[in-house]
Amino acid sequence: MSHSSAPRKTPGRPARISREDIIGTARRIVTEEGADRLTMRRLAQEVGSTPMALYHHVRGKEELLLLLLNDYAERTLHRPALPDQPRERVVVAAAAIHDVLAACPWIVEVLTADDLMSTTALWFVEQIVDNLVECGLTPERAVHGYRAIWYYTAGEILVRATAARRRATDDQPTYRERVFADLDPGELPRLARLSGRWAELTAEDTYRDGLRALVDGLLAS
Amino acid sequence: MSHSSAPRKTPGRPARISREDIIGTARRIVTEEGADRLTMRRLAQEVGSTPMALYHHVRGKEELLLLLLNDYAERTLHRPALPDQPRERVVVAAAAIHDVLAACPWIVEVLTADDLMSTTALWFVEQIVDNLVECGLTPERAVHGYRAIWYYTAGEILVRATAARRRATDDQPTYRERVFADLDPGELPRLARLSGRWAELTAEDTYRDGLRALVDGLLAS
DNA sequence: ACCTGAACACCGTTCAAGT
DNA sequence: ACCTGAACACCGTTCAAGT
Repeated sequence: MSHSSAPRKTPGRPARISREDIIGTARRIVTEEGADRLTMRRLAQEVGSTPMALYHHVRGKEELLLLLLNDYAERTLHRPALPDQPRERVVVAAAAIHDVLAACPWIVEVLTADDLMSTTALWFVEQIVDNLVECGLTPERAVHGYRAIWYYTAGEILVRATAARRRATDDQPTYRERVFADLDPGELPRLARLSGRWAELTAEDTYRDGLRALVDGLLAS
Repeated sequence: MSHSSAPRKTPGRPARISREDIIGTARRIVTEEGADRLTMRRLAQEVGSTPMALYHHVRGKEELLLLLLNDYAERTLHRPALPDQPRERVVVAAAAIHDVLAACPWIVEVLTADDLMSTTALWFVEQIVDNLVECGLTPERAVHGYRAIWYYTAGEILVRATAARRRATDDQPTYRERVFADLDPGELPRLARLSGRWAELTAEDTYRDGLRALVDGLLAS
């Protein structure tokens, strides 16, 4: 199959563009202008070829985005020094994945693609699962615990990223702001009282607090 | 402005289509065929009009999707009887939102739009925040707690929904399956040992377990 | 084996004009 | 006030043919 990344032994025509070219320029477009600007046509133009030439090196746009994510993970996801305490190891491993993914806004489109991203990230998954077991969970509960951590992490990134995008795009106040502006204090007293500080409170980065709470809860039960 | 939903006093030409018509047919398309089949052109055709007529009743596609979500929430999100224990109230309120959103797969496209969905859902948010305070958290920590619960909930729905979509679309084994098939037991022993049961374990619905763990952890700290 | 041209079957949205 | 026609500026992907 022509999709293999192994170098050909030139039995046919020499290739003008490579998979690496494609991923490289795709990475440039995506980091400079965002994921929505990455189109097969645009990419072909930038790489100095035609849209159809791309389909000879990549199965389609979806595979391209997955390759891009793997490439990004390999490039930026480095193994941190882990603390001694197993519980802290879980927190540090999860936070490492989180921070790397949160730093690249274009990830959103691909993030939910699969429940884990690349071979590079598996080491982190191993640490999380293994140390949850170390803390006393059964392997089954450890996997479920990892899933919960991943849901929390992915959700944080996705919700924050699209909220940020909305803020950048829109000029007008958000839907939330309009709704919070006229809350009925009789019906929803707690929210009415907090409405003035809601934006400020939700802008705070409390990922690690929530993560710690979740890990604590997983280990307590 | 022409976008108001208040009935006009017929000062001009009588309207052939209404906002309700539009939302109604949009709902039908989306529930019958999925969110990706909902296009302005298709919707116009189905409603017996032209694409441009829609823009007289709705600001654009994004607003349409938001209206659709509000409509869905009002229709299906009913207030449950809450238990006595404040901690259990938080769990029940969060799970109620979760179950309603998880039941409609087209939600994914809109879900991350804002951090809360509609006026209807605010009652649930109120319950969560209020009962977290009842359990001893400061209002600030209660809001952060609500956010953590929302991240976990949104993440669960998004990740599961796209995983399900992938399973439906793709014929081939997923990327995860291919990676898990040849894990190095030397490097990643825990995952290698679990690889055979991974699919089965992650298919289990453990939303409520994770939610309980998170709430416990939030209240313990 | 690798690449191209032309085409298919679409998108969301704007503008100027009609009734 | 409400609606239409035509157009703008795009998409991802397939097919048949070229070198």
